[in-house]
Amino acid sequence: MTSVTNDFLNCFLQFMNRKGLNTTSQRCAIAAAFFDLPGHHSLEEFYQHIVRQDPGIGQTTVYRTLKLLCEAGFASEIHFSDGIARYEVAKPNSHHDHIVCLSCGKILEICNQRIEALQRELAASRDFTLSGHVHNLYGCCADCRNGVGNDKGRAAEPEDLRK
Amino acid sequence: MTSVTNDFLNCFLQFMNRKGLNTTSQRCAIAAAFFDLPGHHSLEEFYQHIVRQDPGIGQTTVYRTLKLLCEAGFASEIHFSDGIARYEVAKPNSHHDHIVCLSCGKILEICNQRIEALQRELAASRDFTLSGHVHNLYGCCADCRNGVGNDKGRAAEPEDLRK
DNA sequence: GTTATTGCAAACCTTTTGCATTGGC
DNA sequence: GCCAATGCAAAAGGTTTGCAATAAC
Repeated sequence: MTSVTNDFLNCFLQFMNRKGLNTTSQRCAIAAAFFDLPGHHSLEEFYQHIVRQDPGIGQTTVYRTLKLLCEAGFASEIHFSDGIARYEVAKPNSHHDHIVCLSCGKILEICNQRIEALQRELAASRDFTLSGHVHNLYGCCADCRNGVGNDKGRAAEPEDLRK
Repeated sequence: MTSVTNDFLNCFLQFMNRKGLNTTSQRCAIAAAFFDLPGHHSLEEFYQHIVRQDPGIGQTTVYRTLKLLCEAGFASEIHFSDGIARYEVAKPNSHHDHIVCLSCGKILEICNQRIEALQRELAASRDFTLSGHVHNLYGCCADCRNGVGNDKGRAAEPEDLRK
């Protein structure tokens, strides 16, 4: 476990204390795996990963703990175009923008201050108070375009977890 | 039916002819309703709207015709944060960007050439061939902020969209 | 001991498909 | 008449919930 994971985990423990929630071994294992696993994964993917090192755990608990992590502000639920919810670590200054390769499922993070500024402008011009945004670009990465891609078909299988 | 609807409908009839598909009364009724109904609606919403004026129609046919309209390039499937697919008329120069009010569900279209340009730049810098994008801003409209809103309670809970 | 949590199983909801019937051509 | 299209019903697949057993405190 990295020290960053450990820091996040401590914050989550504090959150549970503040809320009067029990700190169970399952919640700790799930949160640790969540913080330790980079990328954007579905409930099923997290469950498959966690159950490998902790076979007694239930999918429902993973589901509920991910929701809890969202509620605590440590996780964000994101939706790409396939309708499956994915979860990622909500870094304080992250902008949750992505480029998704529709051929191999690769997901890259993008961040552009000028776009952020234009978003704020647009929201202001419509008199909206902005609370969030989703910004995903879809296309084909260089590897897939050149036939180097691993044509797995989108939506990662369990093996993809460490991409 | 507006003349624009009629134009779209004719194009769709041509598409069906080209593809050798039968032009059935159901397909025409569904396509007409689709072109005539402004906004972004789910399968269920279209079905409810269409079945009102044509009670014999089946949800499956609405589903399949919407897919057909997508295939023909007349419709686009869009995903907001609640995981339900919505369909909208794919106008040739539309950019499919939206501002969504999380309180009343109001959806406004937005379009910004500078953001489009920045998207192309970003994709190029990652060596991606861009085929599409999703860009939605979430927040609270002026009406809802001032308590005038009609609190329909559409879509996502706050934690879905945390930024 | 009391109350929260777990995890199985089942419900739920949207999307998709199988198949016998209907209808366009 | 032939084959595509329809629509019922049910499957599929992800998400959510009820509840008895279990574990935290």
